[in-house]
Order: sequence, then structure tokens, then C-alpha cells
Amino acid sequence: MLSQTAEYALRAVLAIARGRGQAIGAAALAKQVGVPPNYLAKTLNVLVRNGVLVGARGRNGGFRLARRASQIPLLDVVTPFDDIRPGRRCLLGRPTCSDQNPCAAHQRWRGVSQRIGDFFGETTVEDVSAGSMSG
Amino acid sequence: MLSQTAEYALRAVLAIARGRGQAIGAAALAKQVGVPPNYLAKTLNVLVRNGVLVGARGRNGGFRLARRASQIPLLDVVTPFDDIRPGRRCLLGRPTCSDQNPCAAHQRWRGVSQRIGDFFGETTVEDVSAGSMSG
DNA sequence: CGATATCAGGATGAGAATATCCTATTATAT
DNA sequence: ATATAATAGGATATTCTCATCCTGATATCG
Repeated sequence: MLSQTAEYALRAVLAIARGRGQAIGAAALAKQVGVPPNYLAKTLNVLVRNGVLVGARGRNGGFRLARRASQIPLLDVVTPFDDIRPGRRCLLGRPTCSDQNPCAAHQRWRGVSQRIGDFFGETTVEDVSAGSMSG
Repeated sequence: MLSQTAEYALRAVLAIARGRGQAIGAAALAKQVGVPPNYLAKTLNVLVRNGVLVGARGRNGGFRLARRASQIPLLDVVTPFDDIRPGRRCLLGRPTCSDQNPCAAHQRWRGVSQRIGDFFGETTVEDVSAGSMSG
């Protein structure tokens, strides 16, 4: 469903959210969510550039959420890595696919696609970070 | 959503279904659905080995559906290329994710995931091949 | 100040997915 | 029979994602 990188980003952001405002270093985060440390560092950096996280350098540095968890839809976490806009989710891979310009599967796929879009747009980091530690 | 290869497979199978029993050669098919000819040939070959298509060699050869279009769920077309079983669709990429062993996002993602699974399992090639030529 | 911990980010490598090429096999038409 | 048209499928090339490595910038602690 999501690229490896987007999954890493999600896991990391959820872990940060569980820290309740406490900054967490990339290395600790990597160990906690089980992803390659160096790669995660780059991924977190992208999230900083996209306004999802803020990164603090130097001793006692680390990453925090840029906004309250309730203000960050999962879409914001995922979008820098995967383009999941509705038009780009055509089942048959057409560059654009809409009600006006539908592919053969559009009519039937539409409802499902909508559900996916709604999920990422409406579910916030808070909604899912409240859950279990794992993942 | 799907890999490039799975998309190609879907497009090709839908085009074959529109041929109403008439065998279509890989080259003609490739031109019709707009995919690299040699690559499509390999992809079609996989579908033959998986019992979705039958390939006829020699002059006037080509590909036909192995069953009636109404008997081929999209899942069968896609599965040889993408593993989209529910357990493998964990948002956070855990190897297994279920009601018994859920990830943080499981509860909320579950409904959407189910819809996706139902779509591929229940929608048949006939359901979507009836639609437009394009795609 | 100086040592150290940490993010920022460019350069490079490994592997998978995608794409191309070529040869073998098989059926049909003449 | 022979030529030809088509699938079958191995070998190879290309591209992109994922991952590692290294250096620079910056903040904190003593």
C-alpha cells in the first residue's frame, strides 16, 4: 500500500507522538521502531522540510512534532514520499483518471479509492498514536 | 496501489476480455494498451502459467481468457505480481497484522483494508471490461 | 573555550523492479 | 515439407528504491 519509506515515516512519527512533546533522537527512534538508523535520519529530515517535524541540533537535540498530533493527518506524513492523491490512484495507472475522464475500472474502484483518501485525510497522528506501542 | 507490472496485466486482460473469445497477439495487445511489447509478453506468459490466460503458439496464435470473464476476479490477475492478501496490507508494514496481533493503526485501517480486499475478490474481469475502451 | 552529541545533507553502493534483446519451440498456411 | 508467425523463456541492461557512509553545521555541557 505504502512505500517502505512512507511506512518508516509513519512509524517514526507515531513513536514521536507517544513521547508527549519530549524530543527524541534519530538513533533512539530507529532502534525503537526497528528501521535502519541512517536511512531514518534522512527520512526524518524530509519530514522536517515538509513541516511535519522540527529537528533540534546539538546535545539533547532530537525531533518533535511541528504541530499537535491532532492537527497532523496521516496524509501529511505520507505525502512527501508517496503521491496518493485520488487522481494518482487509478487502478490501471493512467496519468489522470476522474469522473470526467474515467478508465474502465473507474466506476467500481471509485468508492474504494474514496475511502482510502478519506482515511489518510481524516485520520490524525493522535488517532493512531494512542494505540499500542508496537508497530 | 498496484505495481506497474500488475497494472499492465490488468489492462491486457481487460483488452483480451473485450475481444470476446478472439485470440489476440502480444504485439497487437501491447500497442492497444500502451505497454512495452517485450515486457508485456513476459507478463502474459506469467498469467498463462497462473491459469488466467491460455496462450496459443504458431500462426493465428495469441492469448485468450482461460475462463469466462465473469469467473475471473481481478484478484487472480493481480496476485501473481502483487501480494495483496489482507495480512500483507498492514499500514505500518509489519510482517503480520491481525485482530489478534494488531499494529497501532489496525483498528482504524481495518475497514478500508477490508474494502480493498473485497473489491479485488468480488469484482470480475467482466464487471470492468464492459466499460470504456481506454485504459 | 573545547569536547561532544546531535541534526543536515551530499556521495555512493546494493538490490529489486522494470525494460530490452535474442533464441528456442510450436502451430499454421501454402 | 517449408516458410512464417506467434508464444516461451533465458540473459542482459536500465532505472529506481532502499540503504550505507561520510563530512559539515550547530547546540549543549563542563
